[in-house]
Amino acid sequence: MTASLPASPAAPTRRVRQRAATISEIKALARRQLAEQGPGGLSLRAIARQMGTASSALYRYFPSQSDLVTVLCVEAYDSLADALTTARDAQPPGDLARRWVAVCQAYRRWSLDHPSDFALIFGTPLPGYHAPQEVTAAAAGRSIRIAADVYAAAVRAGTADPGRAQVPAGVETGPLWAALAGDSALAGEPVLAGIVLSAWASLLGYLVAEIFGSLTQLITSTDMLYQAHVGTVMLGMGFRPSLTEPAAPGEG
Amino acid sequence: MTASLPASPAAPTRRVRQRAATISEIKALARRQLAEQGPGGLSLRAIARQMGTASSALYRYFPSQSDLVTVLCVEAYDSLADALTTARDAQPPGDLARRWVAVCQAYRRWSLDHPSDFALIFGTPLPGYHAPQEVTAAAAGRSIRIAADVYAAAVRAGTADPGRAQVPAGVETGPLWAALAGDSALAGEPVLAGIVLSAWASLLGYLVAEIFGSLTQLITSTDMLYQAHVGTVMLGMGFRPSLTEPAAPGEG
DNA sequence: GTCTATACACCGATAGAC
DNA sequence: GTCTATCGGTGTATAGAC
Repeated sequence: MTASLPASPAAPTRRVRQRAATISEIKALARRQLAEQGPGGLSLRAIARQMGTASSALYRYFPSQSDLVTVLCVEAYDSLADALTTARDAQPPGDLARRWVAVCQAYRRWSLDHPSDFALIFGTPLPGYHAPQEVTAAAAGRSIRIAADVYAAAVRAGTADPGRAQVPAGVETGPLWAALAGDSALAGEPVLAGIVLSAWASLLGYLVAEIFGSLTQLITSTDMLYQAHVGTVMLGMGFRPSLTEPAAPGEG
Repeated sequence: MTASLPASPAAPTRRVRQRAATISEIKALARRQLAEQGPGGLSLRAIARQMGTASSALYRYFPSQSDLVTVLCVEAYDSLADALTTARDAQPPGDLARRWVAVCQAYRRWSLDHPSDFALIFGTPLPGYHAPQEVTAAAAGRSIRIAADVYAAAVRAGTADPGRAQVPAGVETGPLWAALAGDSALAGEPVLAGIVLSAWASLLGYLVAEIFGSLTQLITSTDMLYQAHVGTVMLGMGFRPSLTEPAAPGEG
């Protein structure tokens, strides 16, 4: 309450700016470690060593190693959501099928370009580490929300017909979907939730198989296969079949 | 070459039987640790403690912690393949659609019933651990081979039509697929490879989202959604549409 | 608030005696 | 094959200087 110093609440002090810089340095070094040493290669002591400080000094910035990882996870989720948004907005607002394809391709491109971030999100970065759901769920929800919005717009425009999708009638959404949808039109559309989540999981499975698994050893033309996979997913979502046909329609 | 002892090559000595028992005990304790402590909770010292021996004694049975994990991974893969085989054979040999559905459902049931094994296979069990591809690929291939055989039979029987699938014409298989297919008819069918692998990855994605992710917080009726997901996958594989319709066809 | 220094309890892995 | 002893590594906690 009583400010002994002429504190300026608007302009951050030099102190807090330096603190922010230190935090950024820690996160950058941590990311580099994860990228170079692989998941689990993160070491607070190694970070402190590179920074030239004592390891215990880091605990003034992150209460524990897990908290550092959680922050990295959230930033990775945000990075993914930003990539999806950029890809979506690069397509004309009216062509919803194109927008959906762009989002799907950005999903894969981001995953291939940021394998360590992908591992951070979908793998196990630490021994026994489980990201707190209340913080990561919101971050993960951003990406799903983007996908869901595009699909909902496609449905409204008649580009996709949920009635053609394989969707059960009595599907019910959980609390997280309500928080994700907010007061948008999605909140009252459990059928759309089922379709989008099923589709998103399908894409995730392909990426897991390609990045973690041995899909690349089984199929050499993975670009083509993903494109086909996206087409299959769109077919299952009720997109107009003419939009999902492969490059050479009548061939073979 | 020169056997100083009257070794009996046919009947295993008491020594080797005791060694096998010790190995089994180590593996069982390791599995229990993974199930209770979560991935990364595996500790050779803790195993030795429970066994009442020195930790260094374990190195006579497993050269390193990674080798132990690799063995557990292979056994998990085999367990999954066995479950798939059992489920497939429980259906009449002529009803290929039923057989495919049974395999898909067994895939999910095994994953839900053995979450720690699922995490062992598709997660990151150790800091920076990556299973050697030459050993796990063969084990993982068993499951994919089962799925591919069922689909190939469905295609031969006319139950599924690859021409209706979203499959690129020029897809090419890798060396692992050749090893997996052996001299079966699958070897010369890269299109079937693409369809099956895409479908299998799609199912995997659903399971990853359900077990690792927060799908259960987004959708409460996950059983129903998976059933629909399987239907979508089958539609994408070119199964006859009448086989993939949800329970209430004309409803909604 | 930020740093150093120290200590604790773990871990995987190795060497060598028995 | 099992033991003891040991090495180097880790995250974490605390005390205390500035």
